[in-house]
Amino acid sequence: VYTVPDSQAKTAAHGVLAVVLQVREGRLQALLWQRALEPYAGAWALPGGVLEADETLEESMLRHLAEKVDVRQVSHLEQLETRSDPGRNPECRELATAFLGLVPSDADPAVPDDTRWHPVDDLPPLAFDHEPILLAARERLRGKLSYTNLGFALAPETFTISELRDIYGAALGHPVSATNLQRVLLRRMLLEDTGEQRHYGRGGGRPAALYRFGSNRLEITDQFAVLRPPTIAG
Amino acid sequence: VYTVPDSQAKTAAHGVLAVVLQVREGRLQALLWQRALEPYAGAWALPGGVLEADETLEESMLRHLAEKVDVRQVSHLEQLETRSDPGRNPECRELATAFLGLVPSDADPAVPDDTRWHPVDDLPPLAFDHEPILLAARERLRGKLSYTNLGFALAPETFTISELRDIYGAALGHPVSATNLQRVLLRRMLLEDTGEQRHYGRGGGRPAALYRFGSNRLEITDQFAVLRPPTIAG
DNA sequence: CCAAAAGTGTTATGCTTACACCCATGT
DNA sequence: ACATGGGTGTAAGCATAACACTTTTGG
Repeated sequence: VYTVPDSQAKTAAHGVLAVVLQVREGRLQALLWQRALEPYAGAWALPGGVLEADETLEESMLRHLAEKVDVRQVSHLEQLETRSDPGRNPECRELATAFLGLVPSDADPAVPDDTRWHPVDDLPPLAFDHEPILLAARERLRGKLSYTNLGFALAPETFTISELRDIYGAALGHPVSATNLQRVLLRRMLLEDTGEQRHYGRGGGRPAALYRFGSNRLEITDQFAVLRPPTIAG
Repeated sequence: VYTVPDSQAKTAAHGVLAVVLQVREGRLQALLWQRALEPYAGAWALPGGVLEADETLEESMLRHLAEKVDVRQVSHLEQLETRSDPGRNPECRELATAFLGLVPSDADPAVPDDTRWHPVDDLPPLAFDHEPILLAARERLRGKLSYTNLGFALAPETFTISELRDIYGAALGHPVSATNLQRVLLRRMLLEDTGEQRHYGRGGGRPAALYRFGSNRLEITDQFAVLRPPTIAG
């Protein structure tokens, strides 16, 4: 019924692709590089490459990403869908596992000449099946901003609530109230007050408290939206 | 920077694995088969097989599943993580893409001799990395029962609220109130009243209304738990 | 008439949004 | 003083959980 895979036959090349997102200039932007060769010459593509024999997908993704950006600036990396349509690459059969990578808004990594940041709501034509992958990554980010602490991966080490409000607003695609954002994140105990203060704009105004996220690893903070377990009687 | 994959080198076998879950005898159970050969002889494994050259992962998964159960009884199939640890299979390098498959509680598919249903909360020793995959699948199911209409995939075509309560309770792992389950699902307009009635147990009691799910495709019903867009003024 | 199961009415609670208002700083 | 942005107080809305109570059947 189950046979040991025959490593000669039936195998296909396996690639990795990263949807690297960052809030830059107040907009959610994705890292793309412009293809010089066919297929899809001139179109923009997600950074990625081929999986080697002795590495995991995650290791491979970080390795290929290192050619595009300083990997230390990638604050979060998680696996998305693996694409397998035999026709997705017209040249040869190739599977690709997509990842969501996030970069804090204060980072400005050096990128190669062919590589640029593009606002996600104003994308150029993309190669292969990269556009649905990119949009799915954005949906994943938007969902997780609501029920996890994933904001840490988009925010600088320390920040004011106003700055965080702008980051959440750009990522979610709708205005966010600083008042309510602060309440939600403080109630969930995701933010720590650093005790320091800083000014936001040029004009006057009360100086803002500087916060930081208590954890820099993904945590689910609102698991049971409904159908919670019964409260323990007491 | 990006090279066309060399189909000769660096490729690994690619497999698919299914975590097939069903509520049977009031418990959430998974379909497993017992390995006869090394490695992991005697241990239980998730059904699956090798990806062929001309099929997608989803097609391959359904094809391999057809050897174990009647595929028409699989009411939902979705992709989970792709596992890639080079040492996950001691015999050879093999990637595996895991799927979550769901079977309605009234189905009783014929299964091969080496294959059996096992309660998820009382698992035998599993081969390879199948145990974390299985447990992750259960977590995915539990999450999606709360914020999607995924109950349709575990429930029979028509059912009483009591039957649905038992199904949700088994899948979620905690008691569910029929009263509140009905309110939640009706408010979200996921259930349709068939107009028919049926008895539940042997004893007396008022006959229960028969419901059905309005849609048999996955829909997200409670997308924004928090940080919703502002209500349009009016 | 009574037990059993289904279903509805009602209340309490908690989280979120919305908005008014006070606070602290620069000019 | 006054403009500007930061932060808190407070009320309203909404979904859910909890539970009492009514309804409908079989024995």
